[in-house]
Amino acid sequence: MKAASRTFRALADPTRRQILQDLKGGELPAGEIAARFSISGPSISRHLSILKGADLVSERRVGNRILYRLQPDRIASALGDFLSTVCPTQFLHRRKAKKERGL
Amino acid sequence: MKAASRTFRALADPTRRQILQDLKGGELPAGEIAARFSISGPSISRHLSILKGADLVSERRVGNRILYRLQPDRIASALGDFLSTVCPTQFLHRRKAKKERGL
DNA sequence: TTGTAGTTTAGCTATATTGCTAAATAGCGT
DNA sequence: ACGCTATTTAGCAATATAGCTAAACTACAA
Repeated sequence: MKAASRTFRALADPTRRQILQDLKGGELPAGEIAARFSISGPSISRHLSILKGADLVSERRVGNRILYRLQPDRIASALGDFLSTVCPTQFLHRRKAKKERGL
Repeated sequence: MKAASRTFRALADPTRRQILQDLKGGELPAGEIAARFSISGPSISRHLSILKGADLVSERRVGNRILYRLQPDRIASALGDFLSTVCPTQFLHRRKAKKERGL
């Protein structure tokens, strides 16, 4: 599947967007994430794998647990790339644009 | 449904993203859009209604036809709003941020 | 009013998505 | 090796999505 589709499909689900919000505070183990929802652990696990597949989060194992971490740069660049192609006039990614012009 | 879900679900489909690209060149009638795809007219019509429901395009009738127009500000602000909440550090919407600080 | 072009709505099928529970896997302490 | 905790994988049911064709609707022109 195309990267943009993976990204937007991943972001299309409210539970997954909430997971991203929760990860703003720093990395969390899968179980702690699951505990914040009324959804079963396995279902959250699947949401996490979709977020990971879209490169919006990363995971690392620490002993028993698997810690998930937000990847804000990835999220920002994925959305920024799309914006830059579909509405370059309104393009928000000013830093990158300047960098590309050598500033 | 929540606005963010409508936005991201609308953007999750590759055909709909391509329609947005096609509308970069200016407004187009539904038939002209449909002609650019190997998908049936009714299917494109549905895609257009989803894009409209997400406020990513607007429509206006002109005689026989219905012209669709890209709404780049809406797209940019929808994605910008999400970015600003999920990864404020990487936030790209510098113009708005500056405006809010009175610059 | 009848016809025709442009577009949407209705109804159908196939596939994808999301939730669940049960079972499998991974690491760690005993 | 055994048991315990943390997490994922497998398999199933319900709903949503995207495609199609046929039918309906809208505006215009004869």
